[in-house]
Amino acid sequence: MTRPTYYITTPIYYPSNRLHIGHAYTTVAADAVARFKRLQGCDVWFLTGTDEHGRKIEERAAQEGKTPREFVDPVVAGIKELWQLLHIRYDDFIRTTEERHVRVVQELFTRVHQSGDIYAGEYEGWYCVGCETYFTDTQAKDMDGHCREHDRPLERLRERAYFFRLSKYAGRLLRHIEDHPGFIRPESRRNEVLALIRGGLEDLCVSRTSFSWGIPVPFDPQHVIYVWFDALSNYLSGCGYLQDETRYGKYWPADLHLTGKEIVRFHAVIWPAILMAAGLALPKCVFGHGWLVLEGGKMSKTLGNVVDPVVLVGKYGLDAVRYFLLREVPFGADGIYHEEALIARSNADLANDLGNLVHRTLAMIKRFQHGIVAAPVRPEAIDDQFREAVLATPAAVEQAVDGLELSNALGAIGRLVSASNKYIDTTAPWAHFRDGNEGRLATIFYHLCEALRVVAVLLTPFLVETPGKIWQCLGLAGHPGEQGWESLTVWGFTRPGSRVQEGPPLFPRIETSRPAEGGPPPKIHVEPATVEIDDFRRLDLRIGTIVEAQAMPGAARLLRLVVDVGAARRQVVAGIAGEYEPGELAGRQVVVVVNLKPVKLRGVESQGMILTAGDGDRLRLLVPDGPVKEGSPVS
RNA sequence: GGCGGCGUAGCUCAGGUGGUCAGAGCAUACGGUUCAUACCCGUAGUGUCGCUGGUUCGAGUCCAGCCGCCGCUACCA
Repeated sequence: MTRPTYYITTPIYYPSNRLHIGHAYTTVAADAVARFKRLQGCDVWFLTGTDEHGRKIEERAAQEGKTPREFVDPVVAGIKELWQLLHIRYDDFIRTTEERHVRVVQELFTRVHQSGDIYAGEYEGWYCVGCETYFTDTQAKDMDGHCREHDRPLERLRERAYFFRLSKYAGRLLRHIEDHPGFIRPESRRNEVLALIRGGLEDLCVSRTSFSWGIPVPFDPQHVIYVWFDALSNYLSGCGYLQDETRYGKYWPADLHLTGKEIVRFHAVIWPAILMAAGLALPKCVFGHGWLVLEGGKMSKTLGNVVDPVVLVGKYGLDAVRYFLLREVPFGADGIYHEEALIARSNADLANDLGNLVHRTLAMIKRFQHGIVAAPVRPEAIDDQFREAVLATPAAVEQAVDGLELSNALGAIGRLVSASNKYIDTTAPWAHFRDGNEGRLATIFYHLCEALRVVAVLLTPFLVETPGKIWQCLGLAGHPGEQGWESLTVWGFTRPGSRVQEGPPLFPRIETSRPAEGGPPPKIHVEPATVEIDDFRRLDLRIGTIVEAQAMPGAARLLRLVVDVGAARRQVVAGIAGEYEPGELAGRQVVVVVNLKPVKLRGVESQGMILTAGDGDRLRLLVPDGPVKEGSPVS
């Protein structure tokens, strides 16, 4: 009999920065699902990895005077360490720079090219050599065919590039999504994708010549294969495609691509279209989960309010963090992260309910029964009821996990924990101890041990340390993760006569020393993103004097300013119309970023940026404290 | 500005297709218990279900408008 297989993936992460709690969220969730499927006896392949090519890596490496490879290796090592810290049990870790992956990408690209769905096209537009960018016809017209920044005429350039016939697959894609309601989940994401496709798909440019850190197009090595083919196909190379046909045959198509909601469209539109073009089977499900949002704003690398999972684990312990991630937010929806909530969850669910349940049970067995679990005798109605609650729990958890409602899965386990606490209260073992009713005591504690046994096994996909501890406390042999699903469906695994072992509390309460009521919430511990002084020096900030200010027709928030910055006059479009009248601005000095790449705003070129400070309500110009000569540098 | 979503107890949120849908957990108060990590068990709540109209015998649940948030996007460079 062959076991069912289950192939689950996370996105591959871009190693240009350290990973934050958001990445951990996706990966911990995938790990939990993978562990659950293993518990159910599935033959699981859990893949994660890193997406290492592209311009950004190339630039970051250059900044540090390294080759891309030299830059990326230590970052990837750090990512692997993080997964180790979080006990992520992946089966394979794919790096897009690996030979096995390069081969797959080139083969896939060639194959789709040969079938005619990749064609050499031309990207044509007005090009400025200085900017290294193309401008559209209308942009070029607005600029009078001349780049102000570099003071040179735009050139009509054509560049060869390869395009993927994405448009051709719109119909098939639509049909597939309609015929397979579970293909994109949750449903809100599915609807978004449907709307996107119905809005029309354009062919996709799948090669670049503007950077070289990537996989060369095999039949045209001047070109580098762009991220779509490069990154998404890791799901194939990571399960043996073109290298281990047995493994590939076993696991592909993937059962679940777990992704953040922001990249669902790539996984649900581009990726399936590529697979169709290559004649390969489509994954069964793409699930886009929501985000963990920081209280008061989005987690953002540039804001530096990134929560470092390493710090959290050090402070609260791995299981508390994993529990919080999986329990706090309904998977699929966005959730707000704050450390207070983590503490509250840990104290209420883990310390008070679960930890205390284990502790009080063991203490009583030790005190009332010399630490020995005795054989039950004549269960009463209350015991039967409790037994049924215990045996019903695995199915509830299974149903939740199958629907990827991980929070509900933990909720179901939590309900069993509560039921156990209540069972203790209603059966009142201490009373039977006083009465010397040993049969009753034996029955009650046997039932409790069975409940804890089931809880321990059911927790193994979610928590990594606690289940083993409970197991040990119960005096059971082996590890709960090895018990198999069948062990959950039968009553009576606990052997009468086994000796329990009392240990320290599973989850000590986290004491918060915050003022009684209405105090400020504890500070979120964030690791500020630091920059080098050189990063700052890359900005050319100058003092300028506004010589002209005009409202812009049709643009409520924008003003067109002409600013004297010493060497020249700059036209700057600034979003301050709601705060300042054009008339009050002439003659005022401001701080201007003069080496900012020019950009068209509402058809008008902006050649810099005026610095302002805003608290959300008001926006004020940053001005020098006294007159300064135009063009003076700001440092 | 456009598109999408949301606004339900102090907090976080559940509430297919309109009629026990006014709920859960946490927090709070009170009671119980004493095996236990000041824990557990029970009870009690409070809510104009954002506002205003409308459809209906009847609307958190449908429609319109408004207000306020959020996301994406656009004119935040």
